Amino acid sequence: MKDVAARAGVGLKTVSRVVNGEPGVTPETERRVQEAIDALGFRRNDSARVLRKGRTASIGLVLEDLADPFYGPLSRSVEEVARAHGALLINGSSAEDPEREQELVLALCARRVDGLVVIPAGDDHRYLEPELKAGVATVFVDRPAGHIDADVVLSDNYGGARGGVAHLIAHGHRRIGFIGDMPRIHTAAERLRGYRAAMEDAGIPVAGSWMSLGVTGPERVRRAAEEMLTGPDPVTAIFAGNNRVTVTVIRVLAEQARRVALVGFDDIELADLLQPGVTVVAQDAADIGRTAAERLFRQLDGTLVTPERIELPTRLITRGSGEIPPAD
Amino acid sequence: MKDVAARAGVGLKTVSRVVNGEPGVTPETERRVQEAIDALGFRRNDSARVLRKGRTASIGLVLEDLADPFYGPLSRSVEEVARAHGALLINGSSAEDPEREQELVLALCARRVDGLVVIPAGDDHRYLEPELKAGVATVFVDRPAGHIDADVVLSDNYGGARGGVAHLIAHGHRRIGFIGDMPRIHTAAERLRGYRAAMEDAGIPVAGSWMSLGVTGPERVRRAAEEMLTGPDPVTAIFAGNNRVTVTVIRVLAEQARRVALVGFDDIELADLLQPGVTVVAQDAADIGRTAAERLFRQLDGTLVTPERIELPTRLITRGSGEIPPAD
DNA sequence: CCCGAGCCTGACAACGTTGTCCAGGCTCTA
DNA sequence: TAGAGCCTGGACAACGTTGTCAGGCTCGGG
Repeated sequence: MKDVAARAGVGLKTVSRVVNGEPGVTPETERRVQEAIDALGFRRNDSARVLRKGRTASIGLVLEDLADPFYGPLSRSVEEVARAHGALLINGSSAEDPEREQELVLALCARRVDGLVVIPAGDDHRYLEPELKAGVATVFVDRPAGHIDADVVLSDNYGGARGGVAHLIAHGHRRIGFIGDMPRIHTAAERLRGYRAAMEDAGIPVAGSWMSLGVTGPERVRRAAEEMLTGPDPVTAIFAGNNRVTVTVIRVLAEQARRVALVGFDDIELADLLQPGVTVVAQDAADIGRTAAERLFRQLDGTLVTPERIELPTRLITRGSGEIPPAD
Repeated sequence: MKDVAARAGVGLKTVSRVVNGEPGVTPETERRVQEAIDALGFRRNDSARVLRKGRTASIGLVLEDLADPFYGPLSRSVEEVARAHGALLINGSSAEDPEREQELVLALCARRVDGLVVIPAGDDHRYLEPELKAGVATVFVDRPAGHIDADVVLSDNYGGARGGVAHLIAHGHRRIGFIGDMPRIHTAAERLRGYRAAMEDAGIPVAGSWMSLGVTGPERVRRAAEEMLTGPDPVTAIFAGNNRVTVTVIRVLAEQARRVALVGFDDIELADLLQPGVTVVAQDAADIGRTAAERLFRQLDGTLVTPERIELPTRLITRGSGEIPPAD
C-alpha cells in the first residue's frame, strides 16, 4: 500500500480510501491510485485489516468428517449463509476425537473467527468459556454442548427414531433390532431412547441381544447384524442408527434368504432405487446448517442473546424396506 | 498479552516466549506467566502473528460444490495433508461460476493464504498472475488452469472414458449414447473425446442424436436419456459423463421395458447394491486431493519449481450394468 | 476583500505480535 | 578478585491497515 501511495504520489490514507470505496476522493485522484494498484498488482492485506478492525469476516465450522455425505450439504448451506453475510468459511474435521475438536476450535479462535459452528465430538466444552465471554458467537449442531450454555440446533432424534420403530411395529414386527453408535454420542443415545420408547409404548420387552451399541466400522456392524439375525431370538426387523450402519445392513440383508424389514436413520442417496427401496427417517442436513448459521449471524448482530435449543423435525420416508411384514 | 505481562510482572517478549515455547525462560517465570495466561483466558491473536511473520498456516480450497459427494473425500484428504503441515483449510464453493471463483480466490489471497487448491470453474486464470508472482503456491485440480502455467492434478478423463466405452463395445454394443456436461468444462470435453476415440477405434460412425452435451439438472438429463432411447436410431447402451448424470440415467433405465447397458464416469455409493450393479469408471477423489495438497506443500518448501501436469489413472469397476448385451 | 463553511487530503497513532538488540546479573576460571 | 561469557529478561521497531484529526484549498456570501 505504501508502494501504491508512492507511485500514485498520494498519501497512505487516500489509497486506503480508494481500496475501500470510501467517499471523499476526487475522481482524478482515484484514477491515479487505481492505476498504481493495477500496475503493482496490489491486494489489500486482510490480516492487517483484521488486526485493526477486530472482525475477520470468517466463521469456523468444525464437523466430524467432511467426507461423510451427511456433512456435505450441511457445510454447503452454512457456507451459503456465510457468503450472504460476506464471510468465509474455515472448516476442519474432528474425526470424532474430542481432543482434536478442542485443538481445532482453539486454533479457529486464535484466528479470531467471528463465530463457530461446532458439531461436538467431546462432551465437555468448558474450555470454550473464555472465548464465549470474549464474544465469539457459537452454535452447536447435531448434538448439544457439554457443561456450557450455548445455542444448539439438532434433529428430533428421539422422536424420529421412535416414529421409525413405531412404523415397524405397526407393520406387525415385535422382534426389532437396533444397531447404533456409541451412546456417549448424543444422537446415538437419543435414537436409542426413541427405540426403547416405541417398544415400551407397544408393550414389547426388549431382549438384550436385539441391541448393538457402540458399533462402528463396516465389519463390526456386519457381525452385529448377523448375530441378531441368527441368534436365539432372531429379529424380523432392524432399525439402523445412522447412514453408515444402514448401508452395511443393506448389504447384509441382501445376502439373507428370508426377508427382513429395515428402517434407517438418515437418508441415503439412491435409497429409492434399491430393491426394496429403503425406508428412512430423514433429517434435512441443509436445513440444519442454514438454521445454525442464521442463528450465528443473529448472535453477531446482537439480535439474539439467550441460548436456545432448536429441534428440527424428521420425516419418515417409506420406500418398501420398512413395510416388509415379519417373516416368522 | 500486555495484560498478561502486567499481571505476571514480566515484559511483553517474555510472554511471547512462553506462548511460543521458546527457550530462555526460567521455569519459575514460565509458571508465573502460564498462571496469568490461564487466569485471563488469553489466546494469542494469530492475525497479528500472521502480519508479523508473513505466513498464515492456512490454505484455500475452491471447489465447485461442497455438497457434491465427489468433493467430500477430496476436501477431506486435502485437509489431512494440511493438518499434517499444521495448516488450516478455508474453503468455498464456486457453484461452477467463473466470477464467483475469481471472487473467492482473490478473497483467499487477500487473507494471505499460503497456498491454493483450485478446482477451476472459469477458463482464464490470468487474474492470478500477480498472486503467483507474489509467491502463493497454487495447484489446480480436476481441470487445468487457463492461460497460465500452473500445477494441475487430474484424472485420465480421456483414457477412462475411452476404456469405458470400449468396454461397452466389447460387449457387442454399437449404438452407444453419451450424456455429458458442457464441453467448456475440461473434464466433460475430455470424456467426450474419449467416447469419440473409442467409437472411432471400433470403426463406428457416431450419430448426432447419440450425443447430448451441456446437459445439467435431473430434468434435462432425463429428457436427453429418453430421447436417445426412443429416437429414430435408439441406443442400446449409455455412457454417463458424470455421477449426477449416472444417477438420473439409472432412474430412467429402471422405468424402461428393454434392458439397456450403462457405464458411468465416477463411482457412486451403493452402486454395487442396485439391480443390476452399476459399472463405472472410478476416479479416486481422495488420492487426487492428497496428491494436489502434497504438491502444494512441496511448492511451499521450495522443493518444487516447475509446474507439471499429473494425470492419475482411473479404474473400470464392472458390476453388471455395463455387461448387459445389446437388446436389438 | 475577508471570513466561514465544506471538501480533499495526509500525518500519525494504534491494533497485537515477534525479531533484534542490549543490559544486567550470574557463574566460572585464571 | 577481576574479567569473560552465559543466561534471562526487556525496550523498541516493524508488519500493513484504518480511525482520528487537522491542515489547506475552494467557493460563496457578507
